[in-house]
Amino acid sequence: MTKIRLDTRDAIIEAAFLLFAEQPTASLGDLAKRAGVGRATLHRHFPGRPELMRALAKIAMEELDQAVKEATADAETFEEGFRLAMHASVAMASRQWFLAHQGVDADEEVGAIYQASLKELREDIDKAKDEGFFDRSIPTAWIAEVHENLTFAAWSLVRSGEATPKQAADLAWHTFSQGLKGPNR
Amino acid sequence: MTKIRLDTRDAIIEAAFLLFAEQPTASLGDLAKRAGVGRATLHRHFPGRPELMRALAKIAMEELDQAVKEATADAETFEEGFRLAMHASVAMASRQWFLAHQGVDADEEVGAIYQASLKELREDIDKAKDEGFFDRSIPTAWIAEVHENLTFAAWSLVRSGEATPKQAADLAWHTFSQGLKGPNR
DNA sequence: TCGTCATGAGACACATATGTCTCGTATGGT
DNA sequence: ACCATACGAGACATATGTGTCTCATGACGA
Repeated sequence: MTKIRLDTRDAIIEAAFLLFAEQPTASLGDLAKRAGVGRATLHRHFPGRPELMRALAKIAMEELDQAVKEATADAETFEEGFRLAMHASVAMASRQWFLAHQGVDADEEVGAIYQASLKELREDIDKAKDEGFFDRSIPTAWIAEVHENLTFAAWSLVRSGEATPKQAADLAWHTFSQGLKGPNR
Repeated sequence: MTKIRLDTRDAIIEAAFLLFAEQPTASLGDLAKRAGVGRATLHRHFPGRPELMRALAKIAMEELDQAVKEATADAETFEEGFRLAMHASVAMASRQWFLAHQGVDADEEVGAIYQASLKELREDIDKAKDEGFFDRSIPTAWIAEVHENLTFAAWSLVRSGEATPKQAADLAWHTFSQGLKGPNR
């Protein structure tokens, strides 16, 4: 017995991440069109705009978190961990973009969780500093910013068709690791 | 005889760049409040939302272009040129953000000009590659993306209060130059 | 001091986006 | 083949944002 078609829901979600990244002011009608779905159907899945945004924030957080955790599960060094996290982040860049730019607005709780994950990142950066992976004279906050924004840069490159996700992630990793290099490298 | 107060107009423009960067869906009422002006006054300066966005796009393009041109006027090497351009870009980051994320939408013509300026940037990057400043194996498109996104990273750091514009720009420059380093450095 | 004019506040009409509903259709499970 | 139900299309009411107008106020220059 088929309840709500998962295909439809997924199509809406995927279209939403891409559309709202391109046009944050897009209407629900625009979204329905982009998802190839009727406007009424959109409301069957998500009662209203706030609920949709909250759901997107939650989904984005879960998927991003899981992707990074899975990717870095068997990393033995901070270097390997950051490299794998970068690849996972690029693959989930649409989610991270949403969280960074609509997250707090959409759902305060998810926004707080995202902030907490950024804090974790900064703690890992500090530990990596201890191992000489990052230059101590470079502020941790800057390294975190670079990590996030190079992810977006890679995503942009992918969307423009000038690189595959893997190629873009490799470039991001190269720039990240070389651009913030510490004494032990 | 005082015509339209430039103070008011400038307050609106400045508030608009900051507000629309934080909340792209903000209403004109929100903008008026943020700028500390009445909603009617906003309409006296800019007839409607599309006109406001067009004006912002035009202003952003002019100010960014002039700032970069002035800063790099007496640069003798590509290295110095890129470094000065980075500082100028960070100072004008709110303008660059608007152009990158609302520019085409706001005004097709300005959008085209912005794209042209990015093309110029890529040409300069290619020339700098010839001098060994950038690694030849790194795609020019990636270097351009990094330039833009490190600017945003620096702006973010400034807004969070964790660095002054100068400090942030220095960090961005360091990461940019080290992260994309060519054989001659 | 006086007059001009930009402004803020608020009322108003209008446009667009949002949310609900109905109905006919198609799809998938039984 | 039958039935349940998710769906698209479209009509409709409502909410929110947008744009216009009026009027009182205050600042500035003459």
